[in-house]
Amino acid sequence: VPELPEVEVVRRGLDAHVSGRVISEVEVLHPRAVRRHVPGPADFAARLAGRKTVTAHRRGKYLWIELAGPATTSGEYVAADAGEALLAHLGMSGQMLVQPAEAPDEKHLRVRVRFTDDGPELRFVDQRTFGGLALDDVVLVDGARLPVAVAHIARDPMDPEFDAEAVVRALRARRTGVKRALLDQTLVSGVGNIYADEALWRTRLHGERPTAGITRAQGLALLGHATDVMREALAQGGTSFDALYVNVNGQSGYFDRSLNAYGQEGEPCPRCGTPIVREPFANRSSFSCPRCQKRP
DNA sequence: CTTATGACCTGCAAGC
DNA sequence: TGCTTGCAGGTCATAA
Repeated sequence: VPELPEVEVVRRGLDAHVSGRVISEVEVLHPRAVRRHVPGPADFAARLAGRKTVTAHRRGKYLWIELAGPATTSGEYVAADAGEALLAHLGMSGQMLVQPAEAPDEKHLRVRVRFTDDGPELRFVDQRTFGGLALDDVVLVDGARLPVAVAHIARDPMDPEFDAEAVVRALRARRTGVKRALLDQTLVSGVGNIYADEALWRTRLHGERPTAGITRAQGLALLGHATDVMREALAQGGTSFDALYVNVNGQSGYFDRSLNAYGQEGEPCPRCGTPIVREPFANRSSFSCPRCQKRP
């Protein structure tokens, strides 16, 4: 469920259906799904059992559920100072599903989390296994509480402390194409291939335009459009072309109907009517209007 | 330090 | 019908 809006849809679902519950048992069905948890699958499962979930958070495309401190002998859950979190990244095909225990296992079910109540279980399903879960320490980074593995990820445009001016300054200091910069999660997070192409189309910029030649105004416009398009997508439940990208209830979003450039090869540009072209980009594809977005 | 490239996976659709 | 190729919304380690 990859880019920011889709991950945010999942975060909201987790907050609604998982927060405040106590984990009873964790089952790792595919070790690769917890490869980022260095001590291994057995440690991952053992240390999560008995922990209480607090709140679901997100930065860029990473999401995590903060955990209360371990229960004391009297059964109290104490908020830990530093704390730990159940960290998730969906990669290219990961799903977090809230399912009744009796629902049949999904073909690509990788991790199952059961709870002490009678409620539904949490399932991590991931066809391509680029995503994964980990139990990670939470630390303070630049005023934000983040899992260690997220410390290097820049603030995303939905973050109240996102500093667009600073991002544009950093962008202009780069020596690469503007699309590459937009996809660099250490510069600005949450933007992926779809919303990069959509933001570039709205700004009338070709992705290969050198960052050094981008004016401050163009940079701010680009970030503004990236923010707008992701907000609009979120309001429609995210973008999905197929059943691979769904919310915790397995439902797809509708933003694919609103795409102007991404995946629209051969379709007329909604602005000028020129057919949208597809070009190879970093083992993937870029979509743009050859008339509105002149190649440098 | 920055930047570019391939590796990591499975499954689907299109072309022969 | 089968086979091959290309493609998919991401990130990371490594090399230059």
